[in-house]
Amino acid sequence: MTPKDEAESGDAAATDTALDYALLKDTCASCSLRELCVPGGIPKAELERLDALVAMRQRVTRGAMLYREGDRFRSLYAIRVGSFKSCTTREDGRVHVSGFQLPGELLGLDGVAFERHGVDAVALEDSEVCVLPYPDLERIAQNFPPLQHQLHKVMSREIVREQDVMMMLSVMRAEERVAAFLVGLSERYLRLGYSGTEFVLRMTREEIGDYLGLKIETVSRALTRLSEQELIAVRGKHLRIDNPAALRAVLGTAVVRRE
Amino acid sequence: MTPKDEAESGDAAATDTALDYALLKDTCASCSLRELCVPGGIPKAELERLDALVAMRQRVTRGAMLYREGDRFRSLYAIRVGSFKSCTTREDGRVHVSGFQLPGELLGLDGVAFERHGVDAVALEDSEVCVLPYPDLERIAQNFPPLQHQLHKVMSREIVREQDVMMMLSVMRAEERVAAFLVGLSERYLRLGYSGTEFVLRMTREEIGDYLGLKIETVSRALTRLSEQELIAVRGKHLRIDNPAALRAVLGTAVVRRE
DNA sequence: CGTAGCCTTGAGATGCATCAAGCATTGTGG
DNA sequence: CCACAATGCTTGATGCATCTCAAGGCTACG
Repeated sequence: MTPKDEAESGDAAATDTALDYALLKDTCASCSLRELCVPGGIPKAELERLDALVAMRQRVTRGAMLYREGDRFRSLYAIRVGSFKSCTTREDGRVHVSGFQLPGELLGLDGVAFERHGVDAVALEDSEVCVLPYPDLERIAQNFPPLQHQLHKVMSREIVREQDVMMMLSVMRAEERVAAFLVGLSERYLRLGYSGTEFVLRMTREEIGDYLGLKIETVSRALTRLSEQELIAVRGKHLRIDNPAALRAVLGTAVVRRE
Repeated sequence: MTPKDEAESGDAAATDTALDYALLKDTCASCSLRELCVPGGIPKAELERLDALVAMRQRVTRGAMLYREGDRFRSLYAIRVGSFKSCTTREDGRVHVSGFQLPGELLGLDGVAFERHGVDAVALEDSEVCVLPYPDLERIAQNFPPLQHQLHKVMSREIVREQDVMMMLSVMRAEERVAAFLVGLSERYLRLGYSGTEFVLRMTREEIGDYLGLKIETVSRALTRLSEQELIAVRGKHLRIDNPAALRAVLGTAVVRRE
């Protein structure tokens, strides 16, 4: 269920942070995530330009931060392996998770606006990202319209995704939110080539709650109720969707547009 | 309090829709909203390129839609005069307002992703927008790095704004949400050169509720409570902020990053 | 002046949060 | 390899914030 880990050799010199740099080079053209990532829709032959950009891989161990809220923005990050949450902590301690990111998805788009990251990016498991220095990306996009266009699409998709989340937070009740969350995850795993009906939740119930605007107990109860209705089966972090159609129907007729 | 309406002559032929096209030409360079809009940060002398793009103005009467969810995406729209809400209606009747837009702000960024608009754009009052045909915009940006960069910033800012809204929906209680909403509006009016402490709400209580994820009665009660605490004074749609610092303090120490 | 839409206020219902306890799973050190 | 601690998860009882339902008042506009 997890055809992860591609060949990896150098561990580079261990830094004293939890971040570990790998300078080895693979090409976007050869990447299995190509179609989902920034290069989506760009002819394979043209990808060398993009490859020139992706100078570096970076590993992030579970629980470590790729960047923090307020950090100077330098790069976007494409997830190769693993998963992340994007979150902010308010001074009163309340936490909000603005999204979970899976392989092929992009981190850091919010940083372009003010040249600072607006959220923390925390690895949910040992992960690896491609580093895309932003000034270089803009420069290359300048001379390469398809990349330009693709970049706009990726940003716009993030806007649409967030609109869907706002709608969810604004109009759905607890059980609907949890169902929407699971349906969304399912679609994304499917797109990645994994099973869409059986997968492992990389995040805790509490993180799900911080994403959905619910308390951990409420998330737990919603999962229990969905199980009782036999729409899903949960055992710890392992989740199986037994009745996809009915699960989707829980959302009312509403959306979960995509992403 | 409303230095609106610039010179306007031709009304063009009235269409049978509520939309009214004005082909008259003003320049971005001469527009008082310049700094807030797409051209922000672009030297005045260079604006001719952008002017070449803005081929058309369009009027939208109060209550009319500039575009609908599902419409084919062709253009972005910069608001010149008036205000809009962006919203979706679920089949079960529940409505979500994803944002309110004021002069100088951009409508339609969500359409880039899938070449369809994801929401309805409804004029809250008689309004006028600049039409920016998207393919042209991309083409010009291609050859004009500052515009390119500015466009990215505008999109990223929208992402950040939506993150702030999600946070609000997810962690704030009713009174905090309403306070955050008012603080946000205040800042935006201020930036437009209007008073930040006294303004007219262009939207109904219900629309505010659909934006904040609250019922109309709850919005009303929150406003009443904020009045009782003498942070604001409300009379119908007219609103005055009497104690900006205290109003901001209602949000906890949290954010309202900007818009 | 009258009507329609919008807003406010009250009373009662409900869904989620909170508080509290116990169980399960994971990881660690003996 | 086992025991135990720590963390995460579930479940129950209770309280509170917001929703729902209902009525009446205000404002704008024809």
